[in-house]
Amino acid sequence: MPRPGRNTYSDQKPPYSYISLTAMAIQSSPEKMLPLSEIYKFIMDRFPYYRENTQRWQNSLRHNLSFNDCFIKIPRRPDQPGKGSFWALHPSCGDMFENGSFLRRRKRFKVVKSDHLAPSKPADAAQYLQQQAKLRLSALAATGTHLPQMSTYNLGVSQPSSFKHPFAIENIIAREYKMPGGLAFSTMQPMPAAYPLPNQLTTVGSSIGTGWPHMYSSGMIDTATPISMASSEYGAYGVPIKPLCHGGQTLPAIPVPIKPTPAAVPALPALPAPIPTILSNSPPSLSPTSSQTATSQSSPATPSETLTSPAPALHSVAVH
DNA sequence: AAATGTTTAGCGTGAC
DNA sequence: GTCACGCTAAACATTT
Repeated sequence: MPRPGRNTYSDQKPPYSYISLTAMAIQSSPEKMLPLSEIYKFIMDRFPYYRENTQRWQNSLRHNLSFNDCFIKIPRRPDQPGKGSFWALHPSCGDMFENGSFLRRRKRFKVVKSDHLAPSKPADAAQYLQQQAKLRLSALAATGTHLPQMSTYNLGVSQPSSFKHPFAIENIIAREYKMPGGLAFSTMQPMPAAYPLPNQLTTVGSSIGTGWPHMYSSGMIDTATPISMASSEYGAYGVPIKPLCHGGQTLPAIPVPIKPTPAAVPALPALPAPIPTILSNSPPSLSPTSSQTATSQSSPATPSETLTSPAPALHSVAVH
C-alpha cells in the first residue's frame, strides 16, 4: 500500500480529539470494545500522523480513557490472557457529538452517580456491553450468517432526517473501506468535492478518493465484507449485529465493576433487565424489532433474542 | 521491565 | 471574563 511522503496532508494532525479517535476505534470493532493496544493500532493504521511521537499521544489517550466517563473498562475473562482490559463506549454516550460530528463534543458525557436505582454505573454499562457482544456472537454462531460489518456509531439519530454529519463515524469509517486494488471508496455517500474540513482540508486534492487526507485505509476492516445499512441489521442502540471477525478477538470478559462509584450499587442480575432503549433519540427504524420482548434472564440467548434484546436503562447525562 | 491505568496540573482555544 | 473542552506532561500504581 502506498504511503504518502512527509509533506502530504496525510501527515497532518487529524481534526479529531483523542476521544473521537478512541470512539472510532471502538466502534469499528465487531464487539464494540477494544484493548488499548488495538486502539493504538487502529489510530496508527489510519492516521499516519500518529505514527510518530507515540509516547505523547498514547499517554494522552490513556488519560482520556480514564478521565472520561464515556469510556468504560471491561476486564478480560480468565481464558483471555493478555495485558489490560477492553475499552468500550458507554451505551449512553452516543449523543456527545453534535450532529454526529467528531470534531468536538457538544457536551461532556457524565454518568449520573446519584441515582440509586438506575444502572448508571460504568460497570453496569460494561456488563451490558459484554452481554451484547456475547449475544452478537451467539447469533452468529447460531445462524452462520455473515452479517455486514459496518460501524454505526449512532450519533445522528437525534436528527429526524437521514443526514449524517461528514465527520460522523459512519462517514469516517465507511470512507476507508478499500477496493481490492487498494483504493478506498465511500460506502456511505459520495464525498463532496468541497468537503467541509477544517483549515486547509478543502484544498486537498490528493486524498486518493477518500476525501479524507489524514486517514489511511489499513485493511484492518474486512474489505470483503458486504456493507449494508439495512435497519434490520441493527441491534440495540442502533448498533449493528456483526460477526466476530476482528483479528480473532475473543469474547469480552465477564462484567466486573471497574469504576466503582461512591454510591452503593446493588448486585446486578446475570443479565440486564430488558429496557426499551438506551438512546432515547434512536429512531424506530433502527430498532425494527424492538416491540418484541426478550427475556434473557433464564434462558440462553437465541439469535432472535439477540437481535431484539432491548438495552437496559443506563442513565447518564451530558453536562455542559 | 514494559504495558496499562489513574490522577493531577497547567495551558490554549472557542463559545457564551 | 468565565466556563467547558481538549492537549500535554508528569508522577505514580497496577498488571502481565
